[in-house]
Amino acid sequence: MDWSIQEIAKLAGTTSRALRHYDDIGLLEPSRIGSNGYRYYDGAALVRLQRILLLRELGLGLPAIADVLAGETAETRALAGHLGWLRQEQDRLARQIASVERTIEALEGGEEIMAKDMFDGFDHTQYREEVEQRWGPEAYAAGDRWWRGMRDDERQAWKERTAALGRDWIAAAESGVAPGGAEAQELARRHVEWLAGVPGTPASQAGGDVKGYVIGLGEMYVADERFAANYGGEAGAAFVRDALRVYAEANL
Amino acid sequence: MDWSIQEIAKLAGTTSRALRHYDDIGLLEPSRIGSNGYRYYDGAALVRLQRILLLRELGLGLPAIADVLAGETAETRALAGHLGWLRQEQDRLARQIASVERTIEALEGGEEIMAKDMFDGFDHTQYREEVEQRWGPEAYAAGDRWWRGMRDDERQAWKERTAALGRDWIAAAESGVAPGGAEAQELARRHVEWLAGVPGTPASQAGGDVKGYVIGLGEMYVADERFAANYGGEAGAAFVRDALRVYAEANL
DNA sequence: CTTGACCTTGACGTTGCGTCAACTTCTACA
DNA sequence: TGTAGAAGTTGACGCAACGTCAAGGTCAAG
Repeated sequence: MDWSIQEIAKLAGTTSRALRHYDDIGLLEPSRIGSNGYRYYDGAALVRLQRILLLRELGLGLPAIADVLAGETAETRALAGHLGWLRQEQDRLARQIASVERTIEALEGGEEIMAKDMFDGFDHTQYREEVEQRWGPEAYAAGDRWWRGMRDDERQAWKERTAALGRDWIAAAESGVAPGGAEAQELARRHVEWLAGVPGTPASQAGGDVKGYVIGLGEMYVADERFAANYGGEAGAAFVRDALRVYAEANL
Repeated sequence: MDWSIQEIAKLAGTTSRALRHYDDIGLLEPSRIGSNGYRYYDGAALVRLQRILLLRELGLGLPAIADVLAGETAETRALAGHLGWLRQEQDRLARQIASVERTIEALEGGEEIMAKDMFDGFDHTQYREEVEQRWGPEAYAAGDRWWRGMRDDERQAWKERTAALGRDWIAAAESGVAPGGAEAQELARRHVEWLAGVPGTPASQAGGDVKGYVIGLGEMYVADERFAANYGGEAGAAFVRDALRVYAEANL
């Protein structure tokens, strides 16, 4: 007693296309193939198909399902491993949701998220590539968790400290002092100190190329107008860049 | 002042490949293309790129991002819509996690999940295609939520009721009474009544083709040995099928 | 002039099928 | 028995967002 492809598809709650796919990848072959080329399935195939569909509904990939059905992997271990992945995904989603909510809130509050807010708390996404490349993905992830994991008041304090630093830079730049002068160099020191508070930056870790990082950062401030805006525009950013370079060359 | 593709990629924290992709799909074109074919980007492009990356990090798809940047869609609305999707995903994941956990638990408890447990509480996945086709996806989703949303004691009660029905069927089949006889017909009535307790089945809704459903169900019991096992094997299942058919023809 | 770094345009791979397209086979009815 | 319509077959493209070669031009430095 066997069924046609459509029949077994309905019995099991899937489609004939999926069954052909399973045949193609060798996950489930028909029990019999007619001389006309038609696929026919028997009870054993139905049972196997239902196990496949059950595991798939739990979110397992087809290769993983193949392993389980081949007996190469115990069901519990496959599922346990899968569970870890699911939990990670859930975590990621939760953080993403929080992030979107914060963004919407900010937008509704009239904040210019694309310019100012991106700088609030230091835009770590900015350096993701660089950070991951130099210190591994964990470093970036750590920084990300750090910022997202802060309480509102902590974030507020951080923002104020950041803003104060920005104000002082602008004042210095406008006062006409030299980037290499004592006042600017003190600001540069504070800037690096401030950077040290950001996990994921070399300044916060031992053994990193802090010097190159700080110099590159200065260039960024000039190159990116959104960053530049925090230092009073391009001229101010150039001042910061120069001061940081002098400081880095001399002290890092 | 502009940057090469690698430079801007590093500045913004992405890859040159992604930038070429964005160019290909028209999301972000270089501000200038050299006579050698090289792509060059200026400050405006950098800002646009960073907005793209920000939105992408929030999980938006590239087409959606294109809409936002084209001003065709307000940011808040795009994000709000996206938020809904994220929450749905989170929900789905949560249910899947619970499901996987239950399955692992069952496996560790030594239960033969693939045979017996699938029948516990009626395997609604079995009829997903059919259910969705006839009553829409909501019906299936409702049934799914129903089972997953039950408390343990509720599930237990349901299992016992199900088991009792199975025992009675087996006893009747073995006693040698006729499928069309009063005893078997009373069991059939109970069976349909029991079915009515399962959301998503036609028996639980008004206006469905209950008759065809019940008859088809009987066939299923015979065809699928796992179902058959609940009725004492193939012979028992055949008895159930015959009794259900007679009952359905006469009363539904 | 050579070497190496960087650029270009294809084009395939990824995940699990949905969805035509073009054609053959089976089933049922006049 | 001719034929329509349902169902079967094998390709092959599409999707999301790039990663990853491959093969070959361009540029800056020694």
